[in-house]
Amino acid sequence: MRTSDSKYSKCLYFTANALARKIDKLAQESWSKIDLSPSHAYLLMLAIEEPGIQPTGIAEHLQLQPSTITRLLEKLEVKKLLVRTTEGKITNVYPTPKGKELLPKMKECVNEFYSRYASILGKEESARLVQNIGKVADKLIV
Amino acid sequence: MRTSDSKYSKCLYFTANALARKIDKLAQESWSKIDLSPSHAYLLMLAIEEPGIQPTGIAEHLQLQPSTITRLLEKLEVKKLLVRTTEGKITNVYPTPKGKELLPKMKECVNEFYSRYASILGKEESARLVQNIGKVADKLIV
DNA sequence: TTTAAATATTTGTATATACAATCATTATAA
DNA sequence: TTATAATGATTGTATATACAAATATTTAAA
Repeated sequence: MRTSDSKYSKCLYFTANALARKIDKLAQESWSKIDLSPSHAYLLMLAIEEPGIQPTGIAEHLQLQPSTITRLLEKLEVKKLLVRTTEGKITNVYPTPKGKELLPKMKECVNEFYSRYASILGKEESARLVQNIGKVADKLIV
Repeated sequence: MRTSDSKYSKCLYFTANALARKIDKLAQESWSKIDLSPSHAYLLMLAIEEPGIQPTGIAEHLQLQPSTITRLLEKLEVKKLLVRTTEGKITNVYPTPKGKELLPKMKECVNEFYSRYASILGKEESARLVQNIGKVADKLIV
């Protein structure tokens, strides 16, 4: 059944979640070649781009709760893709060489994901959609 | 940080998930007065509207996996809000009187949720958004 | 200077959801 | 008619995420 044929197609709760689940699936497929979930991969890319970034900063960029970031970091640290150093109350996150090595492959995954959804939705429409969704999300500061 | 200020504001994976999480939070608040999550509430409303509906049908309407529906049903059954009857391989789901009693309150929650996001996003914009998202989700049949 | 408040991170626990496997039943094909 | 495939639902297990509480540290106030 299509989302818009469901009894709840006019409910934002429903449609927004359905969309997110579908996109999530698409993303997971795109990232399956490296053994990381999209969230883990985005975190790692962020740490490569801004070495030393702190969990709080990561949480803001990824718009996830700090506790969630801790959990993501744990896994990436076990995989030896990044390290945390703690001084006082602040923690800095750095990619390891092994983590940095992964960057080209991760970029491939990003591109694959982008072209997948662009090929389904059209290039303009997907760009518009992303912008639109972002703007709406901004208003929903809770 | 606003969604559109994040480093990943141009990634659909990221924005769609951020939006869904924010809407989820709004919905949960709207539903907090009855002791049900939005998903549970929507399932119960569906069972009231279509008594005897089967898990597969519920899964289609809610666009969730059958196993997820089983889990939701378990909880609603424990709360005595609905019952399952099984004959052969098919299961029918019926609301209990206690479940039906909840309907007016659930409708209030729906309305509260709608007016919350309409007041934030504007009435037209939210309607347009819902439709837009639904259309996009349709294309992403995976 | 000592106390209180704020900040950064982590931990314990809970939730929603999914996938893969399983079980039971019904339908189909040989 | 029997063997095989398809269907409907459930179970076991795993994941991402969050909230609330705890811990540790730094800052501000008395």
